[in-house]
Amino acid sequence: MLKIGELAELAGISRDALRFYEKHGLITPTARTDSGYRLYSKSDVLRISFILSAKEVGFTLNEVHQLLELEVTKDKKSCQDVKEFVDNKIQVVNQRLIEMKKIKQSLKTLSVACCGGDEPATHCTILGALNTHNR
Amino acid sequence: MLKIGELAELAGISRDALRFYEKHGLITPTARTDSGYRLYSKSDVLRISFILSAKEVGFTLNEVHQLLELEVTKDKKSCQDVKEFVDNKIQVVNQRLIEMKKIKQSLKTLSVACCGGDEPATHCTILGALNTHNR
DNA sequence: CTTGACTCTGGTCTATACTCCAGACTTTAT
DNA sequence: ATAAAGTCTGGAGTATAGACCAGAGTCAAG
Repeated sequence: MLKIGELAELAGISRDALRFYEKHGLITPTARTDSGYRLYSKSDVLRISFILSAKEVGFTLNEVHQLLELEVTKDKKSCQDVKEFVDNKIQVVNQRLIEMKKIKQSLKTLSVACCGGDEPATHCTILGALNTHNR
Repeated sequence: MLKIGELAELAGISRDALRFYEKHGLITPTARTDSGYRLYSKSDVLRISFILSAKEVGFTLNEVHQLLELEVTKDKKSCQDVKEFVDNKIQVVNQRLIEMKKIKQSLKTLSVACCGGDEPATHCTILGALNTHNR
């Protein structure tokens, strides 16, 4: 079991952030010491890592919270509910993937092709590069 | 030329957001009417669309601002500067692409495989699904 | 057994990215 | 010609995601 400082270091975030996530219901330490110190288990580590991943790709803590609460039990109702929410998130992710690839391509053009390459200088801004690849 | 309300509608954002972007130096309307109304041109539309894309994939307005200011002239100094900044951004984007694909996979598992599929119910949470594909 | 590092709760403060007025002017439609 | 809709500037307010601080308790080492 890890104390808050140890988990914070492991995850690369601050203790305050961990307490903040807890306050907002994203994670609860598996246990506490008699003196009240938070103790985090292996699965807490996994949970934090998911939270950070989801955050990184643009979900708000609120959305991450909703994702963490999702649970498909075998009845149809739960499945339908989850499907709706999740399919929507997948669309969002797909859209972001597309945007991301476009921007990455533009960045590459800017970094490589424009540096002494034979691209006309008018293309050597991010908008120019973007434009180039949109056509 | 578009008035602010028209561009706002086209871009799917608010007029206030447009004025906010302007205040922070991300965009300046190509012209103003005699009475002071903002007028946006075609290239302003492109610029806004870039701003929104970049925002969507996780850049802050400040970073977007920096991206928009980038310009490779043909001398080596400018190229080196840009290369450094941009290559760093490319790494960030690559990392996000990876995280995004992982999460997308988990979402899909949750939406499809767990809905009446034969996955054990323990996998039918986002963390379970994530776990499944990490192994 | 005390000193330094760590943790607790509760509270205030900050940056980012807007949103929402207010009061005045402009444009458009009838 | 007048009302409704749109725009202007300036300023206040809001949500998100923490950072930072105070005062008190806890733990580990010398």
